[in-house]
Amino acid sequence: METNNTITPEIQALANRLKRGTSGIAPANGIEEKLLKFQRTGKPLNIKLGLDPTAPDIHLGFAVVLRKLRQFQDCGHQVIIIIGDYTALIGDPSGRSATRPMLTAEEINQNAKTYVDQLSVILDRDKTQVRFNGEWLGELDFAATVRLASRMTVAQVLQREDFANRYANHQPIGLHELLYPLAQAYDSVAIEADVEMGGQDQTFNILAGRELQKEMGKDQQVGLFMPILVGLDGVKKMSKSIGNYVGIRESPDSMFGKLMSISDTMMRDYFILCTDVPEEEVAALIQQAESGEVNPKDVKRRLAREIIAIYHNAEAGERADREWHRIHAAGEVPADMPEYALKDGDSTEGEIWVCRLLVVTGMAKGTGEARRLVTQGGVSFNGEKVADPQAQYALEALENAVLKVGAKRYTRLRV
RNA sequence: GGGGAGAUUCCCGAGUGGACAAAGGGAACAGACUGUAAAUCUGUGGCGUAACGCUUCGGAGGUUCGAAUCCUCCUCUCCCCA
Repeated sequence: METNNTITPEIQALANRLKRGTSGIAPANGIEEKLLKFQRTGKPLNIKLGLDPTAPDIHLGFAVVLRKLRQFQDCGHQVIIIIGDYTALIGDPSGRSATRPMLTAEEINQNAKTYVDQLSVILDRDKTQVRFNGEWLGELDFAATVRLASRMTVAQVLQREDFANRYANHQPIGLHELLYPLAQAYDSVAIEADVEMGGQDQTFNILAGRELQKEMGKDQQVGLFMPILVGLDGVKKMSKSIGNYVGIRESPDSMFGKLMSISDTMMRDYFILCTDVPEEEVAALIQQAESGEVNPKDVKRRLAREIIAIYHNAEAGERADREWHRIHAAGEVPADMPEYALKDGDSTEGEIWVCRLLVVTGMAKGTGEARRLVTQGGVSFNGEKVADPQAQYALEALENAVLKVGAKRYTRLRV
């Protein structure tokens, strides 16, 4: 090994910081090597992240990857966001087999703009470049596409978990979907990516990028994988469509409430992936929670405050904590809650039926559900449990009244 | 191109003429217990002021007193062979 290729303690320390929370790196010593390359050439590394131009929704799960990118930027590197306007023609085959609606150019542009807007909450805009992959994919003619496709085998593509599962379960797989990893791999070739970031579920795509770069005589990128942040339900990947997410622009109170509802076993991952609390400290906190030395609830409060401090500020975290205790320990009603202004058609002869009230406020999907909620004792009106599903309320009694369903859903009424 | 299997409620999956708004499981929701955690237990299960009411079982027609179940055509998927 040449002298200027030696991994100094400084480089190792930096690499270790960049590796925090990652679930995999391909190849294992890739980060160190790329850092050496940077040292040698002085040229910032190209850190790639590919995005689907679907409606942006930045939540903690997505932020895991973005925060990692930010770390690279802070070390002087260049982030290249690739908006997959062309790959959107295919639609990432991950997840369901339902065909995705085609997006128009305007929609894609609009979404891209929104993305950049939201990304800048976490990323350093000056070190973020946004490219559309139609720029190069759009240039490929059929012959070039075929040549490209010849570099990968069906067996390789079928290794990918999504495909393998769908194949095993007799689910349809469109031929064009097989091209997705290839198209994404070509992005890496086109921008000469040094590192490609992605969730664990992008493993195949990212490795395909490495393969293709090698095939085409380019420097191979390093794949840096982040674990998939499990959503609030504790089972599935955090995503907006499932609804098990915490949006990075949510109010402190909302974030706090949601974070307090995660299971204890998820705390460690959330600490590591969503906060900057040092790893040793996280380990200590978790250990204390597990041994019963500290009430796990208090560790979770800390977690919630840490996260709120990132997206709002520390003070907001404290406030949310106090508010949460006021509501849950003291049983008081929250300061903020959705409001519903009654409309003309909602009442009859100055009175409104509870079940109807639940339906119009959106707290129950239908009368049947509303009836059930009341019968089961899940509904209270101004703090008093509603026992009778036939109960009627006079309009005058409704102004400013608080309707509560279940443990945590409130609506304030307006007449 | 030939042969076979299939499409059921949020998901998986039973159901082959009436007892089916449709088994069972999962998810979800509510209650109890808690720390708005986990686990456990109980309850709910389309809509509907609830009614022997209305609309559901890929789509459109048909047979029948009666269809998720039978017939015809259509759409989509999977498997095997070529």
